[in-house]
Parts: sequence; C-alpha cells; structure tokens
Amino acid sequence: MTDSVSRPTNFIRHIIDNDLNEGIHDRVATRFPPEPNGYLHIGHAKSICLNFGIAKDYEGTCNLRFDDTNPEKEDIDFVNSIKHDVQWLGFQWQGKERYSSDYFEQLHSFAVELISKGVAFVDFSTQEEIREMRGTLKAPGSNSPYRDTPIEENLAHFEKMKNGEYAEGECCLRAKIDMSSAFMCMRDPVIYRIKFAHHHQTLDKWCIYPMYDFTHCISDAIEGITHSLCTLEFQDNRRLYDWVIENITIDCTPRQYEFSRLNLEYTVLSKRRLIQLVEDKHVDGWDDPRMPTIAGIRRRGYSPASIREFCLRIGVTKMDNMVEMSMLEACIRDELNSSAKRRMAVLDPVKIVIENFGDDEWLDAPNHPMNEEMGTRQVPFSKELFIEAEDFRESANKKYKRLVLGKEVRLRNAYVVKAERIEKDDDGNVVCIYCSYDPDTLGKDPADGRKVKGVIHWVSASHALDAEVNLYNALFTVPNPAAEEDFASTINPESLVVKNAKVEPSLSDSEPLQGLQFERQGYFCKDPSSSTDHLVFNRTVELRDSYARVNSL
RNA sequence: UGGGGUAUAGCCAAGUUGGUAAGGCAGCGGGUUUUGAUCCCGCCAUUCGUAGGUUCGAGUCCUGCUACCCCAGCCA
Repeated sequence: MTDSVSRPTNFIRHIIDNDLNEGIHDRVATRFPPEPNGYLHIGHAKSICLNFGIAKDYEGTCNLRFDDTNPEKEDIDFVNSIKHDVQWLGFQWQGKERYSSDYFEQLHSFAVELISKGVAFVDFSTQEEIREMRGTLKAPGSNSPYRDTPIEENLAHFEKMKNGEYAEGECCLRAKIDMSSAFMCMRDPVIYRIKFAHHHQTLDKWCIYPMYDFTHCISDAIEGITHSLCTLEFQDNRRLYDWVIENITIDCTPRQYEFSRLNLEYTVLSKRRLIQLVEDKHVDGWDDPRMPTIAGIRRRGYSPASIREFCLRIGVTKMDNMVEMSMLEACIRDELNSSAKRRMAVLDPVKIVIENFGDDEWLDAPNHPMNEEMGTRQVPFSKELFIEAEDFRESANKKYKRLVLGKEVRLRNAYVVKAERIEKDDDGNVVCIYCSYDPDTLGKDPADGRKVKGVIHWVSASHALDAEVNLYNALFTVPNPAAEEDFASTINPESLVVKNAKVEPSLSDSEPLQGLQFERQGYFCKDPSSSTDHLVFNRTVELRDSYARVNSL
C-alpha cells in the first residue's frame, strides 16, 4: 500500500516540514495522550494514526501518555485496554508508557514557582463565586478578593492544600492572568484542586491534582514533545498552554496544533453517549460489533490495516466533517477481497432434492477466485442440499438470474441443476424443490452450448453445520444521531439480525476474527465466543450489491 | 463589532511563491466473469460560501457580507 496511494500530506506535515527546513527542530516527537476513562474508538484511531504515523515517517518518536489528572473518572482497566488497542492497531510507543502522574512532583514544583513569581494564588472562593466572577462571553470578569494575597501566604496555603489541611472545594490554586481576557480560559484558570481520591498510579500519595491545562503543556515539555497535536476544541486553550510554558523555568517549547475530530455517519463517537449505549443495554458491551470502539470494530472483523487505511483516506484538516460509512466499508472490503477465503453459507435455507443424483461427492473448490496460491478445500455435494430461499422463484422476469421453476441455474463450484417441481406446506410456502442435474457440467459449460446465466451458493443438507450468523446494520436510523434531542430514540431496531444458518463443514476450522467471504453474502468472521458446539459468525460488511440497489428503486 | 476557528462536487480531500481545479468514497454508463462480487474502460466542479476590488491572469492577494463549529467545569 504505497506508491499508488499518494503519501499523506496535511497542514501538520507542512508545518513539520517547515520546522525541519528552518532548523526550528532537528527531530520530531509526538505523543498520543488519552485519559484512561473509557475505551478507545475509531475517532481515537485517527489521532493514533496521525501521531504515530508522523513519528514513523519523520523517523521521530511517539510517546503513549495517559493523561491521568482526574482519579475520580479513571481506572487501571482502561489503561490496559488502551495499551492493548494501540498495539493491536499496529503501533508501538517509545519506551515505557508515560503518565501525567509521573510528573506530579515536578508539576507541584512548577506551581510553587508560579506562586513565588506572584502569578498564582490560592482562592478560597466557592465554586459558584468563581463562576460568577468569571463574567460571561461578552462581559469581563472581576478579580477574586484573594487575588492579591501576599506570596508568602499563598505558599503557605498551597502547602496546606498539599498536606490535606483543607477540605475538597474549600480552596484551589489559580493562575493570575487576566479576568477581562476574551479567552475565557485565561480568566485566572484553576490549575490545582483538592481531591481526596485514590489514584490508580499514585495511590493515596496526593490529595491535590493538577488540571489539564496546567499539566498537558508541562508534560509535553518534560518529554521533549515538539508537536503537540490535539483536537479543535482546544484552540482557545493554546493561549493558556503557551502562557504556562512561558511562565515556568523549562528549556523546551512544545507547540500545540489542532485538527478536527472525526465524525462518522450513523454512529456516535462521544464518550458520554457510548457509555449510555452500554449502561442502558442498547448494545451488549464495549466490544459489541455494532460499537464504533476499537474493541467493537475488531470483533466485527475489521483489521488493523483497514483502519489505518481509513485514517489515511479521511485525511487531517481543521474542517468539521461527517464521514460516510461507505468510506470505512470500502477500506475493509478492499482488504478482504484479496485476503479472505471464500466459503459457502446459507442464511435462509430451503431444501432442494436432486432426484437423479447418486452417491455423495467431495468437490474441489478454490479458496479464492483470482489467487490459486490460496489453494482449495473440499466441499461435500449430495442429493439433498440447502439453497437460499430468496434464490428460488416459481416464476420471474429475465432480470432474475437465479433458480426458477422449469429453468436451470449453476450451483457454485458444482453442477447445473434444473427445478422440476416443488412441494408447498399448507400456508403455501415452498418447502422443497425437486431438481435434476446435468452430470456433464462440473467445471465446464453445458456441451450443447445452452447458456446458464445464474450462479447460486448452496450447502449439503446432511453435511452442513448449524451456525448462528449475526447480521449487523447501522446502529442508528439517522446519519447524525448526536444532533437528536434523544439520540437513543433513533437506535435502529434492526441493527442486529440473527440467522440460524447452514454452513459448509470446512468452516469449523476457521480462526476467530479471521476474515472470510461467504460468497454472494458478504465478509464474515468467526466470533471469539464461537465453539464447536455453537458456531457463531459475525458479518463484517456486505458485498457491494448492484442488484439490490436497482431492485430497491 | 466578545473571542477563537472553518468554508473547494453527495461525502472526505489535494491545491507551497497568483498561471487556468489532484486523488479517494459514493453514483452513472459499458466490457469480462461459475460470487448480481472482483477486475477493466468511460463519465461525474467553466468553478472554489457570497458580493465587490487588485491583476494580463485570483481557489490562491485585498475589502465587505453570510453560514456553521468551539469557549463562561475545581472535566479532558
């Protein structure tokens, strides 16, 4: 995947190219900085591919840093799943993973430095008072009565904060900047707050925790990050990022650049909504194949390479965007088209009996139509088979290229059969189709030159394995569920359709998550929960289907 | 006149110093095909949010509008 596809270029790479050319930097260092408060999703993949991709292409480094400054929301389970997902995507961070909490000691010292310089103070105002004094978007704020507390007193107060002598919420440390700034984040932002909370890394060592704006820039500087990439909503925060770096004594000046986050049609990518889907049991968990989480997409059958390719194709800009699902689907189809072994599975079985057929035969069937190196497998052919119910009609127009009463059709990898008569139940449903076959059509066209237009898939009734097949459709019925008043009300009731299918016996050997194509149906993979007693397959994505498209009009 | 951002096709997105609109997805038409798949061929922006201006020449420069997104957590 390489030369034909244009190399990624974007405004961030232009900036880096320029920095390198101008000698502003002689190396590139990035970082991926998730807060361990949830599972990674496809939106994070965009950031991961951006940061690790740049490090790779510029022969630089990329750190994995957990932004763990809010112990109340974070959990060690999340750090483990995040590490696992980043590696699964195919990336390895520089050295050991980092934690913002690794720097709590240094962060504290820098806070003391700010207080000593008279640009930070301990505020005993209540949270409500601070909010009121902040002003509004159009009206300037007002100074806190604690703003001019002498430096020595602030130092003493902060020491007491650190020693747990004040209650949560009783006071906080604020940077002294400008209460009339047009940037709300510059109106004396809180940089340390009191939390008597257990931290997954530092345990009970601290009862004061630094805020994001104070922590992130310093962590970047400590790690020698050159280009700190984050999403658009942090654009205003950049002023505070730069202010902190300028006001402390540190010899590194990382720069922050912002890009737009990913939005994908027919799903949601905000942590809050994802949590709701799981907690309200709209899905089976974080790894439900309908979820846009890395865990969910993985279980759905997407490969790391296909997700990386997707991130390459969508690009990186500052434009708000809403990417169509077809973009993601095209990526996995491209990969699976060349890599997936072909198999046959009948999702809605109806029986056919080939009356003039004798003993069972095992036929050779190629694993891939275009790649002989992928070999063949044996499929049992017998007198009684299952075909797809929708592949038979008593009568049909010429556009219908499947089995029709009195007409012929090709059974994939096998013979040409002709439907002679049918048997129906009391409700008029076809329960059995009696056919005849032409013994001279295995691997070749009829000798007399008659044309058989259709090809349908099948499985031997006596050899077929029972399998649960999960068909997944869009989780939501509207392109942008997040814009709804109640997004949960737009959940697609048919996002999961379970089929009791009949599959060819070779499928018992397939590896979990290994991509397969059920011919004429789509790409599937065996679910990790699948067992010999209970085979389970998940549909990754359908095949393109121009017939269905024309027919639906 | 709070501030910060963004406007190129249905979607994503190139477009370095002004030189005459890449590519991908989707779609449409045709060919091949034992998957209505794949593959192959062809089509798909006289115009870059909009109105002016500068210029021989503007998506690129200037001015005025318009639309949308973000900011008033002791969240990140």
